[in-house]
Amino acid sequence: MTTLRELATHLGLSPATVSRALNGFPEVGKKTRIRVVEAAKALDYRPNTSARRLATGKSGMVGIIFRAARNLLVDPHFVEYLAGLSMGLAERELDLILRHAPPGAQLASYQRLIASGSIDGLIVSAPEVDDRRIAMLTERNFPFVVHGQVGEDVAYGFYDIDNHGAFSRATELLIALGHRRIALLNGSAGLAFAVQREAAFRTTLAAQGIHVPARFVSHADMSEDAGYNQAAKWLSGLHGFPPTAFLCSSTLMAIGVMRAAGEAGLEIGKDISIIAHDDVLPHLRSEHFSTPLTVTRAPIREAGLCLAEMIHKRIDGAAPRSLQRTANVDLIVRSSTGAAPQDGGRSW
Amino acid sequence: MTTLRELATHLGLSPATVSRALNGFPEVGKKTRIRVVEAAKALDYRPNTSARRLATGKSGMVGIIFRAARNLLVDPHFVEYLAGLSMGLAERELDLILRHAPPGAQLASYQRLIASGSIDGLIVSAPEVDDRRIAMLTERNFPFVVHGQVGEDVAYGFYDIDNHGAFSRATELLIALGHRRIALLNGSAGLAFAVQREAAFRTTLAAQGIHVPARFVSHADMSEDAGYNQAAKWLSGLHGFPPTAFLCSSTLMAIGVMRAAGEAGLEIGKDISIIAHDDVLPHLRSEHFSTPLTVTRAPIREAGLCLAEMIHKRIDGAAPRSLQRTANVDLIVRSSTGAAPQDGGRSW
DNA sequence: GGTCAATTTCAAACCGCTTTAAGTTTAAAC
DNA sequence: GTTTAAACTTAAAGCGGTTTGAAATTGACC
Repeated sequence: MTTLRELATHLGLSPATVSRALNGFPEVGKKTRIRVVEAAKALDYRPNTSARRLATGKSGMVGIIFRAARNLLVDPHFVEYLAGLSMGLAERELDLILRHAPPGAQLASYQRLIASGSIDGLIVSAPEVDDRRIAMLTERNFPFVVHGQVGEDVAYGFYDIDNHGAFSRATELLIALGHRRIALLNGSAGLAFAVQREAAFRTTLAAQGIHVPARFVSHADMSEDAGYNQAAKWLSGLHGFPPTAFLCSSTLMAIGVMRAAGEAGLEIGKDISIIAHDDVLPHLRSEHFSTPLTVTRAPIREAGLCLAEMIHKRIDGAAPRSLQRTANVDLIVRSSTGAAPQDGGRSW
Repeated sequence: MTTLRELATHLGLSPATVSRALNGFPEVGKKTRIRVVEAAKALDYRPNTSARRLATGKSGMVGIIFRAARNLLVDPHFVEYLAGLSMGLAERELDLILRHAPPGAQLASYQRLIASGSIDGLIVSAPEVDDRRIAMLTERNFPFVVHGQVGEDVAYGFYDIDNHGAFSRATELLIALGHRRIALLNGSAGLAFAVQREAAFRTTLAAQGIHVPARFVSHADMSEDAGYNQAAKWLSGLHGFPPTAFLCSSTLMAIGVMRAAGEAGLEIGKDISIIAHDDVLPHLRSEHFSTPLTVTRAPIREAGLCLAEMIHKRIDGAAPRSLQRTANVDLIVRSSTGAAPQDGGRSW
């Protein structure tokens, strides 16, 4: 562990000069700089981050809070998102510090993390409609960016996909195929993206004069189980005519719907249609499902990469409003969607 | 941002006393301690981690390197593992710092992370048979624990599941069901766990006098795609009689095998049998597959929780050899396994 | 009351780096 | 040969904690 002081003594220079030389300050002569840089390399000198941090007030670290209950499932999308994030940060010589906090202790965790002075910025994920974390961070004027857009005109940086466009187009496709009883399997109520998706869904149907019964919109965590349970309930027909088309907030839910449909003896793409939003989980490709799935598609890894860039700029003082991006979503039609059954599916 | 000095002034004490009081040193009077602790709470004082770190040499952070190539898939098990790890660390007031490094730059990344002085310990994942990271860390005497056992008698802490027991029992089950042409879809060659599993597989078959053709052991990343491709190749029969049973290193691979079997018109649990190792991905439950899957089961989240405890003890000076654990694996029989077809499956 | 030890508190040094303000050289200009 | 600006270099003061060694206080005991 070579220290700056040792290096300076070794070179016959003062620590100040060495520090300047290594950090690219202009006041250092060219020959001196070269000499210093080479000696540093030769002695394998690495500045101690804690010391630098203490002196500069910058930590070179970005925080993210891992929200999960001890016995609850972790969103598998998170790892892809994290992959993007950590790659993007690594490119910028930033480190990610990942701290776990149970759902109940979120706000306190954010505050502790900030107060400990170990991070320069925060990534906020899965915002809710009136997100207290965002309110708190805004008030403290602590640098942060959000994965998800919460309102129309917000004062902070964010990355989001075009949820409205995606779900409008998906709904339009189903309508065009003749479907009239369309159900939405949405994410948990209160999450910003779920609200956006539901609004797009309702608006599009309303524009065509199609009524949406309340029971055709469900909220749940985005798991295979939740998809199965909800679809099985609908398909049982116990609560009225089942939907002929299912719009799922995630491919995982779609897998559950497919399982329920299979058990009900229904053919996907013929008896019923399914569209899901595909965040692109590379190990679970919607084009390879037993019936290839029609999806709205936007790789979640991109979100991580983009947010990494944004938080970097934000820490460097960029105006939050210059760091806002809404990404396009592709609609990819495969065989899980087809014309609505002739009899409206009432014969099952 | 209250500092220690401010707090001390506020209390009319010296920083030294306040520091001692908060850190539980015995030289501080009881009333003084209470007074200090309460004032700290009132002023919402949090010691600056960088400063503490610089003074103590301890950072309160544990590092993990996220190995992923830009365009490669990320192992979905990683998020579950990470969940366990970050929960376990949070309980012990440790933070996790997650740094990305491409496969080619692993060793250098580990070295940089250590040299920067920002972590007290490291978690090493997915060890290979002769792992250079382990060699390097051992040589530097830097605290670390490994997810996976590399040899019989090693000098560092590790957590692993009983790969040998799991794959022996799974193989035995298939033999007992009458299968003789059994294939192993293993993880990538060179990974310690893959070596263990293959050894168990071969030993068990050899003990029964069953020969394993080389083509019945494949190595690949553990994805649905890889499972599908390999199974499709075998089932095509172009390279000899196909296996009647498949032993998969992961449920993801099993999904691929099931897809290939479906396309070949084979009934799972009757025409062919499948067993997979299930690390328990909560969003993808093997009991809910179209044919419920027979599995060897060990939640990977446990690994994270246990390793968190181990690295904590290791940093506190525990002897590495006292931190070694091999966890039991359950064999859960469901309907994807059945008696080998009467004709040995030669009729397809 | 004086002594001695135990208890409690403090001043100051230190961790390793950055940065300000000031000092010293060097080169150019007069 | 000064004068002056430009180019380098440095000493020293932080950053916010911890810790050592010494001093001040307290109380028990003779």
